[in-house]
Amino acid sequence: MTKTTVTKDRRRAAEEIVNSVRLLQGVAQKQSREFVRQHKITGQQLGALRMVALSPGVSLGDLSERMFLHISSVSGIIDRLEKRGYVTRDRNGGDRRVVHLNVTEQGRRVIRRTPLAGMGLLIHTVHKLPDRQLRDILTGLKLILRVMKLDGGDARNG
Amino acid sequence: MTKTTVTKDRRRAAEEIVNSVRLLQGVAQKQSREFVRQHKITGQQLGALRMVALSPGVSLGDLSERMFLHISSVSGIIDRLEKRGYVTRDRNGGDRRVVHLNVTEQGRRVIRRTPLAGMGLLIHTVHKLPDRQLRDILTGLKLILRVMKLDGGDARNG
DNA sequence: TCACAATATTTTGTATACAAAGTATTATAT
DNA sequence: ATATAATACTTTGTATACAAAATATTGTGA
Repeated sequence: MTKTTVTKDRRRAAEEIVNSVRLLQGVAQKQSREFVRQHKITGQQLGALRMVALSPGVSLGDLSERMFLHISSVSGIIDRLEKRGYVTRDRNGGDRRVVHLNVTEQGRRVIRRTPLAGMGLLIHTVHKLPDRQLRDILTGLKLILRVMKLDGGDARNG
Repeated sequence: MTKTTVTKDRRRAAEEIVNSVRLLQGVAQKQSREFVRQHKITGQQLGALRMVALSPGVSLGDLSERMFLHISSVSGIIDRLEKRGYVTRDRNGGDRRVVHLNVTEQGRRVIRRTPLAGMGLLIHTVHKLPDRQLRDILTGLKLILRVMKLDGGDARNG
């Protein structure tokens, strides 16, 4: 095999990778929108609702850590859930700075009748894969992660 | 090896995958914010600016297709670039519905002095990987993609 | 106790993303 | 020629995400 051929293969592979990442983002977004249309609730809102259901009385700060999101983001998500009557905010614990979250009966109904979305769905899906595929995916992801971390700082040239 | 051990390995791998995806999102977002802090322009704005620079006079619709974004999203991004004096909108072509975009001298300066970000950076990075890693990443990505597409519709159970 | 630091949330401002509605312009059908 | 359809874009409304500033409450040191 000539050097030129190898170079071409590399280029093609690199382009496919970048394209796959784009596709991945696109697919995820499209499915998210479809989910919203069907179930009248967003994936993030449902994820928050489920987490509150699993930890009644959880604080906003704790919830934000579990969701890997900024507190102010979660505050907004809870706003919308509260407005729709799915969760309640209580400030009657010992520390009155803390907001305690709870799911209403209506919120519980939503959880019962709505399938998984986002990360929850990914976990569900991934669990069903055969070993060989699990390993391949994991290897690839870790490589991307390492590469992104290393190269995040700089990379001159336009 | 017992069946139990295999099951444990599978569970661990699945959890690692999901966690990696989360980390990937986190790393990408964190780097994006850091980039904005350092260069006073967002990755999307810079990406759009570069694309316009490569295709002077491009229409908004064409640009949105190349960026895999909705026209209204790109319209907003161009708004901000225009406000900062980096691009111009012209409606003086034959068809006056069409907006033609161009980069100003000031915009060109920004491109020159700002390193790659987002997808551009990813392409740059991926090109430098050894063959074996390219293949692993690609295999993993394609699997995830296929799985997500298939399982996107439904997946009952809370 | 009282000023001041620390903590937990909320609010405000910016950017992104999309859909749907609105506007302007061009093409088409009768 | 003129109503109507199609096209290109802008505007508006909703959701997400973060940072920074503001608010309220609790803890601490002197």
